[in-house]
Parts: sequence; structure tokens; C-alpha cells
Amino acid sequence: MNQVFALVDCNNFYVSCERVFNRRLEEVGVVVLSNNDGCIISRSNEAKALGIGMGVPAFKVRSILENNNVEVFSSNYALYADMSDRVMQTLSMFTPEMEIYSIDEAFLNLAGIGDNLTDYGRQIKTTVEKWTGIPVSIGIGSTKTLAKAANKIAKRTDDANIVVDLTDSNDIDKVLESIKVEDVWGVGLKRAAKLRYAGVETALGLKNADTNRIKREFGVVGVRTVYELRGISCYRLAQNPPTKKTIMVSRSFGRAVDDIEELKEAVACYAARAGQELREEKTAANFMTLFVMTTHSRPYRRIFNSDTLGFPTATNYTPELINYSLNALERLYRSGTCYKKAGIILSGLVPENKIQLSLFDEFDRDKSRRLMQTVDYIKNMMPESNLRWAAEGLSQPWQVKFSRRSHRYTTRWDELPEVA
DNA sequence: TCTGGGGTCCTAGGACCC
DNA sequence: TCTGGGGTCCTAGGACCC
Repeated sequence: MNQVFALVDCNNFYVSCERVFNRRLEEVGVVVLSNNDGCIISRSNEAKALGIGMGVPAFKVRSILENNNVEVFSSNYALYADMSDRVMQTLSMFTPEMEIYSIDEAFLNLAGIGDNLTDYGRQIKTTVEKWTGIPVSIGIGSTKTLAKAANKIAKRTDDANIVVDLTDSNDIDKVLESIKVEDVWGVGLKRAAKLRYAGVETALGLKNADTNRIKREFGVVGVRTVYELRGISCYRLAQNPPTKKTIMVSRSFGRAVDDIEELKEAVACYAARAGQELREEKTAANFMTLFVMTTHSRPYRRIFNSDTLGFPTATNYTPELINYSLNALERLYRSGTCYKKAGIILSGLVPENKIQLSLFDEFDRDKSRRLMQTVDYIKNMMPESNLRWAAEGLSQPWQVKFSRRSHRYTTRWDELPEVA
């Protein structure tokens, strides 16, 4: 049987989440900023029309924002993650198999659904919008890359109800010709420049490119993209989230930090977060890398320094992770230097029930596991409790800034929306 | 003055082994 | 003086994605 993929993508996702709880934001320019209110990472159509680019630093478009009364929000990840869950749950009712590809996108397997895929797509779209308040775009194709392309077309069409189905299309080529090569899934800045230099400017051009040449210039990844454009599927649906291979927790500070005590708090905080994620994944780490980054300093250099170490026994026990990370920090820290960012990368992840115990292990693993279970439980049930390890500090002056965050409407009792 | 965070996969090259 | 061939594993870096 032929494969059929649908790509469902939430429109301007973060902005749409804000709009669900704030009617005032309909039909006006809205943007959402990254951590520390640094960059623009989500824009309403009105904001896009003002020429505000994706990923641009907020300070560069400040006057545009102010002159046009654009509503500006800090990121509210608790809200977005919860809204994402709702969307994904709704989608899962329409397919036996789906892959959650990112916070705002999912691939659905629609093979065997029948002839009228467009109708089925519309049904999905209306249901998601009705149940969650989030508008979505849907593209359908015989490969993931074609579904992505179809989605692109759906997004740029004015008709709000459109679902683009390329499996039904006799003139896929005509559609592909209208897509710029840099808009093809898997073609980024570098590859696009090289392709254009070689005279390939559209998705159609890439589809018809000589595979030997593509292989030479772009390796197997490039060839796969060409095949996918030709309707030969190279990427399967990845089911029930594949286990992570690394876990990274890193943040820029709200301000420059030179005091090692403050740095220690931040690092302990990231280690605690990383440990929690390990346990959520039911994995333990064998390696840890700590990195720190200095502020920009003349002449425009950022110094990045890192230290990797292997644990004697794979672990997901937070106090242990904090200890190791603080030791690593002592090695990296140079007094008199201003730091702007730190982060922890955990790798060599193994299932927690398959930990190879060291002969000289002195920890009571069972006791520590129960302690972590209790801590995680309290944190999940009572996020407002602010339960944390002593090493994470109390006032946390280095904390990331979210000066314009909306309420966490769906995950905090104390921030429920009010009905006037 | 102010530029996010979290991932994956592939490749080339070096170390090492027989 | 001549100086093989094949394989694995690991790592760093590049490119891409959202």
C-alpha cells in the first residue's frame, strides 16, 4: 500500500497560545520573545506583514514594535507545552500512528484512510481548532518531504480552510516549481547557497537534479531529499518518542555574572533540571559536559570553555549530578571573568533499570531512587511550592528574564484565567 | 547597551588493532 | 632500502531542524 503522510503544523504557535486566553490579541500584531526576551521567535501574521523577521534580536525591531503597537510577550513554556499536549491528544484520535515532530508539529500516517483525504484533513483541522483554539495547517503527501511542501502551500494560501493534498495532484511538478529551494525540508542556508550557485533554484529543480552530483556535494542526506521529492519515501514515521541520546540544559543569565557563588547556583539549578529530565525519560547518564561562556568582550570574542567527565556509575541522582557539575565548574572558573551563560550536557544515556553497577559503588541506590521519586512528585503536583536544592540558592539574581510573561493559565491554580 | 534553547544525523580523520 | 590492508571506535565539527 502507498504511504500517506499528513503534516499538521500549528500556525504561529506561541502567538496562537497567547490568543486563546486573550481575545484582545485577535487581529493585532503579536510577537513572542525567546528566553531573556532576546529574539523574536513567534509572530502573528500582522507582525510578519510589518517585516519583522523570525529570530531577529528584539532590540533591532524595537521601533517597529512600538510604532505599530505590537503586543510583546516573553515565552511562557509551561503554557505552550500544555497547549501542545492538548493538540497532540486531539490529533491522535485521527490516526493509528503519529510522530510528534516538535512542540507544534506532528506527522500522521493516513494510509488506508480512503479516497477523500482532503475532507478528512478538514475534519482534523476543524476539530483541533474547536477543541483547543489553535489554528493549524495541513499538508498531505506520499513522503514526509512532500507533506512538508504541501503544508508550505497550505500556509501561504489565504483560504483558511484549505488542506493541500499532493497525493491527489497530477501536477506536483507545478507545485514544486513554486517552492524556493531553500524552503525544502532539509535544505538550509548553506545547501541553498550551493544549490543556487549550481543553478538549482526551486524544489522542482532539486527533484530533477543529478543524484550523483548531489551525492558528491551533499552526501546521502542530499540524495534522500531528492528521492523524497520524487515520491520515494526515505524517512519513516518515528513512533512512540525515540529515547533521547543527549539531554542539555543551558540558559543565558539575566545579567553578567562574575561571582563563583552565583555561578554555582545556576549550575546546580541546571543540573537539578537535567536530573529531573533523566528520570522523566527513565534513563541515567554516563557522561556529563559542563560549559560556560563569557560575555562579549573586546574584541568581540566569546570564550567557550567545557569539561567532560565520565561517571563511575551511570546516574540520574540529582545530588550526585550537582556535585560533579560543581567540581567541573571549579576547574573552569576564572576569577575576574564575566560569564553570560552556562549549560550541562548529559550523554551516554542508558535505561535506568540497566545501570551497570560499579564494584566500588558506595551509594544506596534504592534509597536515592525513592528520594528522587518523592521530590519529583511534589514538584509535579505543586509547581508553586518552588521546592529546590539548597545549592540552587534562594534569590537567584542571575535568573533568566521574562519581563512580559503571560499567566500560566492551564498549569497553575494561582494563575487561572479570570472571567469578567 | 541589548542576539534563545534543545536536539539529530553524517562525515572525516585519528587512534588503535590484527 | 623496501614499509600492507582492513577494520572498528571515538571525537569534533558541520549542517540541519524546530
